[in-house]
Amino acid sequence: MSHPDDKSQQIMRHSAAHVMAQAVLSLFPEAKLGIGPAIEDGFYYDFELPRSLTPDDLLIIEQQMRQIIAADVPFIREEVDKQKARQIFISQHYKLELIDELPDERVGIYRQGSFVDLCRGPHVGSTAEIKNFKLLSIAGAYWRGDESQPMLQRIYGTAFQTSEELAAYLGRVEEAAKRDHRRLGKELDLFSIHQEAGAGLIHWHPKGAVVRCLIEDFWKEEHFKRGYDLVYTPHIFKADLWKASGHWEMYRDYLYPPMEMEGQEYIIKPMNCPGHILIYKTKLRSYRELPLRWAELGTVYRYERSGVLHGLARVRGFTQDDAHIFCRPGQLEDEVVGVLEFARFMMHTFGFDEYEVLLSTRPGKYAGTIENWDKATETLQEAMDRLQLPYEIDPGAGVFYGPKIDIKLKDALGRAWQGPTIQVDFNLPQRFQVTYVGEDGQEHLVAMIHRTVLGSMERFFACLIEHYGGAFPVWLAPIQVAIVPIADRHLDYAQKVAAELRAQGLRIQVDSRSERMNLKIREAQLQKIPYMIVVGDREQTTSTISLRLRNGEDIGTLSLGQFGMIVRSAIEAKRQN
RNA sequence: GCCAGCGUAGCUCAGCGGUAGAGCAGCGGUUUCGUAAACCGCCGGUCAUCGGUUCGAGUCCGAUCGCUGGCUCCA
Repeated sequence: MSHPDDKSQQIMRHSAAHVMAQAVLSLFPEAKLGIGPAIEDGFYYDFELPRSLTPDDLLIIEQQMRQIIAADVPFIREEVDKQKARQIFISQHYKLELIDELPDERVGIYRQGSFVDLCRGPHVGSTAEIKNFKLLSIAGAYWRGDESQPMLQRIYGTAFQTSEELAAYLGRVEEAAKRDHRRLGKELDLFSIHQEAGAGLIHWHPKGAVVRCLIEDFWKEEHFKRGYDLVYTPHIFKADLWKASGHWEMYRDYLYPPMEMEGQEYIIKPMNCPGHILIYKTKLRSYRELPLRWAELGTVYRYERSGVLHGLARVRGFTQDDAHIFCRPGQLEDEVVGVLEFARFMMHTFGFDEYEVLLSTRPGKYAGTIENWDKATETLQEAMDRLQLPYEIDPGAGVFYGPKIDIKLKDALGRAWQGPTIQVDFNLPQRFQVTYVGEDGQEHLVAMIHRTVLGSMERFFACLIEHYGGAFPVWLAPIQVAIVPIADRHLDYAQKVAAELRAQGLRIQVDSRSERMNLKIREAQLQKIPYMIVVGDREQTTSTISLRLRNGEDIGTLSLGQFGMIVRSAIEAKRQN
């Protein structure tokens, strides 16, 4: 979202970063400065410091910043030649590195008081223009984002034009934390992760499992509609197969180590594709039977580095909603269009109306020929153009075996996670000689697509939980109806109502505890159950129910028939209420 | 993997060198109640694990496991 204020806000945040650097330098004169840009929600600055910062340091730095701001120091721009710049930043080796790489002989510097920084600008006129800021967190960050470089200390902060905006932002962050899938996973009893079992390994509780099952059933149905077949492949393959596929060499860091059985090494699968290829190769394939679209909810295991694990969103064992399409090169574009439409349909069905589409192009290390890469990249672009799908290009971010299109979903805190992905593969057809017999009677290599339309069940569930804040639409809600008898004498009637609704295929919970109705409603509400049915003397004598929605709305008295219609229409339309 | 912070009852958290605490949940009672928390009582912890310092360690130090925020990575 572009705002007329965005530009000035960015400038102000960048200036705040400079003020922060000045404050840090006054507290640590020996500090070495990295870079300090404005970012989407604020700003940061990287420092090399004699000791680690603590949260208390942030308060002291903030205080120092307030003094600089109160002093109303003007920002002054100067242009100097590189020689002069090198003198100014003689004790700042990171800055010297930056100066060396600047293209022009003259470089911009900005001063405020005694502080000077290498900077293109622009900046606000004076430090006094920075009013509503807050330092947020400390983090480690490699110099230039390179693992082989020293790690600097990064301070994140944010700044806004008005105190209201700052308060609103901090409030939003707090609200977002309430939608965090890790928190809701516990509160709604959806899943758990256990130290005893291992990091990044998910245990789906009954309520989470129901949601997953519903997603999977829907997923299968939609695949059959679109001409896919289902396949199942094993969880472990011989190590030799992974050597043949190239994974052993390229992805060894992600593979769980081999286990030995009867003198053979086996590896738990990190991907499903080799299995599908083996099925393909069980007979000679004619061009007439292509495309073949084979889907599998395939559970894979990848040894992710410990620091990257994150709830359900980044795990070590997960189920991909995988499929491989084997087609003739000329069919590639239509197939890609088909997958894109499918993915778009899935996103829309699950309520994701905002997502990013990224086209990743050829990386430094790649398989296949440049011509093939260019052609496939073009095909992907044409497919997106045909659907008028706006996308951005992520240069060099393709996987080694081919270009890809990624669709990214955002979590509650605005972090983007890769969901659906469509990848063209030049490597495996070659390595495994995956061919078909063409019209000309000759063997040709197939064009192969790897794709998911959700991503993985785990990550998709994470995004789904956060997207709905745990209040799943009726068709997905683990419990659709909570029945609340007012007193124990209404239990029989409550059970009768429950039985009738269960017979209609609804997921019902009768709260039969000898508790007050208010408590039962509160808990059903906190569990985000879409419908609460209250039954007491009135309902019992008139054979009706009283309906309350999870948004607090009291619908009043209804017959069971009327209620059934409301629920069915919500389920069919996949609505919230 | 790297930097930093953190691991105390099922959950949320207090205690930070001197005999382990609260609320909620759970269990046992009492209450039978009209749209977001009735009341009383009880149970519950080798303070993540292992090792060290100390007369004495949730409390200090080290290692390991795990979590959190970043960085890097993400077929």
